[in-house]
Amino acid sequence: MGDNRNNGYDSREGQGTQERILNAATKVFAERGYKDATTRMICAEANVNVALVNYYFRSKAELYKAVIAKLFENVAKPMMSLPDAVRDEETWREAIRLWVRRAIAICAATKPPESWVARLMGMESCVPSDMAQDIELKFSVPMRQCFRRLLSMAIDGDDLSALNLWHSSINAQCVVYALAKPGWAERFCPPDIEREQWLEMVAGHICEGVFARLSFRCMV
Amino acid sequence: MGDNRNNGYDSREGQGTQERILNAATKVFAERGYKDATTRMICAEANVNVALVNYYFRSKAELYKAVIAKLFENVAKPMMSLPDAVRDEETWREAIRLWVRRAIAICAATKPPESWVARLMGMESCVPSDMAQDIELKFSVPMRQCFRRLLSMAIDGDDLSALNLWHSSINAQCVVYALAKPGWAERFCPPDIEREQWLEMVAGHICEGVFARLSFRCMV
DNA sequence: GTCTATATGCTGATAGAC
DNA sequence: GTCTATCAGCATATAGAC
Repeated sequence: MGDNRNNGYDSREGQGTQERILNAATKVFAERGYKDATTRMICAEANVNVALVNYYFRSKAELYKAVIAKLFENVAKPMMSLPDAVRDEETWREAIRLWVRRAIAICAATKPPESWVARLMGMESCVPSDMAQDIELKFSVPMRQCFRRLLSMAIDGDDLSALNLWHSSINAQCVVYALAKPGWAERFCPPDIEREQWLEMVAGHICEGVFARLSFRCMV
Repeated sequence: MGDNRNNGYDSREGQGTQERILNAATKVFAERGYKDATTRMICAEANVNVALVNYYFRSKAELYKAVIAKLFENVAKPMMSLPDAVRDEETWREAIRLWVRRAIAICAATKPPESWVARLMGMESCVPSDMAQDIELKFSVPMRQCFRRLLSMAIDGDDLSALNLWHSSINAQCVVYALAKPGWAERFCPPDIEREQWLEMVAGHICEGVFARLSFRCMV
């Protein structure tokens, strides 16, 4: 441990065959999308015979589901507890800041495995595979509910319109980095500013827009 | 004329064979994406023999380019003249409002041909085809430059960071409707509000955020 | 111009030897 | 568990009859 692995997503060395296929599949699916990725590419990446995908996983579709399940497990969870830390205006603002920063960090990630999460999420949103509903239920819905809870602390829960307008607005400004492949960040980051710093400025700009018009009401 | 055609995009009746193929291709490419659309689907939609695609257009790729060229020509142009009408704070705000409203109307369109434009633009952004650069140059770049001009009237052109932050923020909130296929609008539109009205509220929310922090400086 | 028939290549999946 | 060989299906594209 401690070497330059992809957080346990190495697809070449060590590990059992099944795990090597899973890791290779994660990489290839994220790079090419479910439909465009082929079992042959995955097996080449894993250095494994083509017949073994169907031996270890029932089919290409099952392999894809396994990839999603493993990948999303460890990436999104740290965000889920953010609303619990809120007590007052100051801690609410901090939670919003952390959420936006983390969402952008994932969606605009350039290194695995976060970049794979972003890419898979983006492609499932734009060009859904047959497994889109699975993913929606396991990953997207819980994340949205969690963020809505955070917003509800500043917006009357009965005002569904205001809640949804803010939810949509903030969400859009974050996930657009995962949706637009050639790099939304690269398109707008000024040449004299480094990428990480730019993303920090974007998060700041989003939060300023929120804090200018919303403030903590009560915990929910 | 005057009947329920798709603004001249009928792929079944009248017209020459070449035009019928082009119109059918527009529909099928927009619904399935470049890669997933097949010449067989297009020919079935156009009621035409499979060999005729390669007779009239050199290849599937050339057909796609022809589709893009025709489609984007009439949809985006009305927006390009908006900055010319600006004279003062009031007209600048009106231009911003019109731009945002029109951008959302196109990106969140449910009826052809606007919905096809949105879908093709969204897919080219998220899962670019080999022709993405063509489209970028012919359509995206001019649109972005035009909107930047509008923003420059309220932000010092030397403050590239502020310009880009606002550009990215507003753009993201509009194009997300074209990028997220299952319907960003459907996800956030409250059940007691009709879709068109909701999109109007979204545009209003975006503009409020802008006008709260930006105002007209000078024409450029 | 329009058709049928076909060439060529890639896909996911599997049967059966080892 | 791992391999080779192969199947059936669909893709784009084209040759050649009419």
